[in-house]
Amino acid sequence: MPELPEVEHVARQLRADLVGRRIVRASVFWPRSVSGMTPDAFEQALGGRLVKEVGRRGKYLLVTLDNGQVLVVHRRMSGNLIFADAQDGALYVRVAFALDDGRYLLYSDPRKFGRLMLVPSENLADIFTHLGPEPLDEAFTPAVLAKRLAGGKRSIKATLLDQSVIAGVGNIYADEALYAAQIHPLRPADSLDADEINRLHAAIQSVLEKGIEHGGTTFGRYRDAYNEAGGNFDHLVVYQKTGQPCPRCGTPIERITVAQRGTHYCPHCQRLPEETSSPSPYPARRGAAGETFR
DNA sequence: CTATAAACCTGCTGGC
DNA sequence: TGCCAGCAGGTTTATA
Repeated sequence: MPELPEVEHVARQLRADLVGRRIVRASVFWPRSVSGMTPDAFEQALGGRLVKEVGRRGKYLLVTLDNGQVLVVHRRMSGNLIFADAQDGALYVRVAFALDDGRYLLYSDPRKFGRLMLVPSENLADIFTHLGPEPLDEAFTPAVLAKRLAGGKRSIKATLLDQSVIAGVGNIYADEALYAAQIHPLRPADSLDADEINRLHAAIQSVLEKGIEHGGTTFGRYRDAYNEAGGNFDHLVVYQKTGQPCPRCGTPIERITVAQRGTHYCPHCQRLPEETSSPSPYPARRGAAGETFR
């Protein structure tokens, strides 16, 4: 479920509302939601801890505690962290944290794929060795992206989903970024020219920033810390929009499978070299999508 | 390296 | 209405 924007949105909410709170008690209801230690040890280690700060790395949420330990949360496909007034204040609660103000922070996860772990802050770097750069950092420049894509034989879509190439991009924002940059998802990563890499770099940052701005993308079960859906779905152009007209040219959005993932794109605006000359029955409709032109 | 499939899990949707 | 196939925001591991 959550990609970088969804994790970042919740991280900001927790930074404002969880920092300074004390975890009175932790309760694990699904043992496999905790990794790296027994549920008992996890509950013992968290009980009584004060929350010092909240951060994010890629799709990982980081809650730093007053004993130098960091609660690391990866929500995978269906996990949510939700404030509630009761321990059973949400469905599918796998772990509950009772807070010192009477509320609960609930880890809800219907599919049980997500994982919580407790890591000493000095060991944090060790568990993130597989992660590539943060796409919204200033250090992430077009040159960095170019270097990361160089020599890559895989499709650009599969490459963007690889967390060791860029941290935090998932299926929604990969499709949206490739659409915005007008690059076909099956293009080999090392076949992009400098202009395409520049466009892709700008597109990645822009779709992620827009996602954060709108509180993340909800088309299924993603909810933020206050159990609210994100508003970004209405701002998506291709993801889960199969059959709907491309706002740029009117061609219906198509869905294919790339790297075992549903992949959405405009066959007219995002073409493979072999089909650059194939005509589209849909005439360009400049200005049709709210673009300004005179 | 790359590519593919399977595994981990449950729920929802669409077609018949 | 009911059942079944297919699909879902992710990652890891095994196999070719």
